[in-house]
Amino acid sequence: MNEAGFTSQQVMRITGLSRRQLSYWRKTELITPQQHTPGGHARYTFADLLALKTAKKLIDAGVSVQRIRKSITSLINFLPACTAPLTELSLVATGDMILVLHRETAFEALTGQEWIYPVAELEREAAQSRGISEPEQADLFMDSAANTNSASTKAATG
Amino acid sequence: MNEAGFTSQQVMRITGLSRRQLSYWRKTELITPQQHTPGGHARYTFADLLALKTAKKLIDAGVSVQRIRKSITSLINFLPACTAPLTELSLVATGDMILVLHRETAFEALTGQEWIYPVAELEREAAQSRGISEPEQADLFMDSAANTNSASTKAATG
DNA sequence: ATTGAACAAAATATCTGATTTTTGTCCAGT
DNA sequence: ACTGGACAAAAATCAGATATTTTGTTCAAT
Repeated sequence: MNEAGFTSQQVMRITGLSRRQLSYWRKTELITPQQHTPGGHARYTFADLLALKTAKKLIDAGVSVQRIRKSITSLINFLPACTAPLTELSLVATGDMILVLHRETAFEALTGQEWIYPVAELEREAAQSRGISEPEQADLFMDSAANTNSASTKAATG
Repeated sequence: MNEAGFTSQQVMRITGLSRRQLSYWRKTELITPQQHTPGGHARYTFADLLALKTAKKLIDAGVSVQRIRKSITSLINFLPACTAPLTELSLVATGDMILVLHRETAFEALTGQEWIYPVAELEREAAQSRGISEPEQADLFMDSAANTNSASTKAATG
């Protein structure tokens, strides 16, 4: 039976990764099998499979192996409670980037920079402002802008 | 009154953009005022304000003006029904990229490449596979992998 | 008062060649 | 049958030089 885990051969078939890739990733410690046979042969666990399959999907999305490595490192930094980002996190990826969906927010795996939702806000603002006179509409946008207040705006426009 | 729209001065205060930026964007046709006074002075509409404010937010998120330009161009390509991406779409941005949330999917503004949600699927697969024997677990991952079937897998492992 | 033009500084992007990483293939050892 | 090692091809990254874009500032014109 498979109590000792999956062999490289099985992992190859299951994930679509090559023997060379598994070998290299083992050597460079990207994803290493958690168990081994007495003879020293690799035995991958189910958790290993999840990580490998995730890595494969990221690669298929155009993410380089180097980027995956760096992302894992920085994610373990950003989220100390997370020791296995590839199996624990919700990731979204395209060639240039890996995005992490974490609670209600999103952030970039490498830099940790948060992503913003500008238009979502704008749509709310716009909806609120329908049918309001323009000086008052303008007030709705005054959040991040300069140090002018409603009065001065009205004075300037009236 | 403001029936002719917002003046550049007002737009500056409201959006936090500089006169130079508005001027340059007008000249290079990034965002142009939809109206003008008889004397040739710019009068921005409320829709212009929305676009300008969105552009400002993207810039604050670290997106370069060039990237905004290219994104607008390609989005109009990808979504022919969309003529004003900055006011019509839900965008998510960080320095390197603009992501478009469109219906249930997400794609990158510049390339149109779709983003994948690998771990989300994996979590479902993993949840389904709890308590199932390993050869059968392995079958759950056979979607994108090679041309082996359940029988051969079982034969190889049993 | 507000605009446009001109010049220069700052910020971005592009290109190219060198370096590193990753993978395939073949061969030998267990 | 499976593994590791060696070599070369392919892919990705990096560093530096160049070009391009964007912005601030100043000044003249309406």
